[in-house]
Amino acid sequence: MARKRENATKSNVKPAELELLILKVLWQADPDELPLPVRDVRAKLGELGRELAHTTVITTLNVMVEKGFLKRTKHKNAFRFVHQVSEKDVHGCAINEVLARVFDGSAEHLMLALLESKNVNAGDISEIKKLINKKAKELDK
Amino acid sequence: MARKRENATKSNVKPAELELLILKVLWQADPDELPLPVRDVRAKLGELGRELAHTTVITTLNVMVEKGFLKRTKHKNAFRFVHQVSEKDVHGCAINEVLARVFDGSAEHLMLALLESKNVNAGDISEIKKLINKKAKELDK
DNA sequence: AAATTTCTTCTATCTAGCTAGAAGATTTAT
DNA sequence: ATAAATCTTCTAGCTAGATAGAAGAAATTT
Repeated sequence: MARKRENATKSNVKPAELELLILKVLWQADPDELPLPVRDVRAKLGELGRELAHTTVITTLNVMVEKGFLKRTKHKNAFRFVHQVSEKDVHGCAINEVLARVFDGSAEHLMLALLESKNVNAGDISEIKKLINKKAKELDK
Repeated sequence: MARKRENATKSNVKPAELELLILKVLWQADPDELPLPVRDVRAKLGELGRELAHTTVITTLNVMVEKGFLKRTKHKNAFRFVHQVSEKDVHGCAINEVLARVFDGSAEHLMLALLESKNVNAGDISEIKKLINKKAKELDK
């Protein structure tokens, strides 16, 4: 039997807007509470300012199951949902997507845009600097 | 009369996939040839592997005009199109978008994802390092 | 002048995503 | 046991985006 690649980073995870929000809800949930019933997902979306009908949430959750983003299990008479993709998976896919789509693969151009962003301040820059220096050292070894 | 903010960076420029491709075509065109007739835009899209009906290209170009991404002018009996948003505008909006949408505004997390990407190699890292060090120095002044 | 080419506008189809109501099943409360 | 609450599936509308054909106007070619 082939070994499962549990640690492999998934490379085609592009959740739509609401789907991403739902993933964030699940990622941030207390692990003890997972998988979450629809009711709870809906409530947490509400807390985030996204007030939706119960059926809207169900519909979207089921679509996400079909896409492999979530897993659905029955508890008593109701279904509960838990994520099957990690924040890291989504972060990786998102950066690769924008890198390819907008910056034609140029990490330098992406970096320039980031450094020029009004949403990135001096503190961020200094943190970023630390990250890159650390990474560069690792590569040097 | 109010002075035009010709150098202000536009902050809500989110072209769809095909729209972005069209912008790339226009950005890369010889300035002497701008604005381009539909025919030429279509031909260049074809060169990029996107073979579309003439009317498809027109439709999309007109949508882009409505959105303010392009300007349309009549030459003889035909229209020609030129971009009204720069590559820098789009780069800036794209990075801000992904930063907010996926990384919840954390430039550090975005950076981590970039450094971990299989699409970023050691050479890129060293280029990025130069960029950030330069930027940090500028901020120190 | 008639035919052909070129170019435009309008209309239309198809998909993904967001949204939610209707209807029916099951469980819980009175 | 009857009523109320809960939960699901199905259906459906609406928008944006991608795609392109039909039809008509205008210029060009033969």
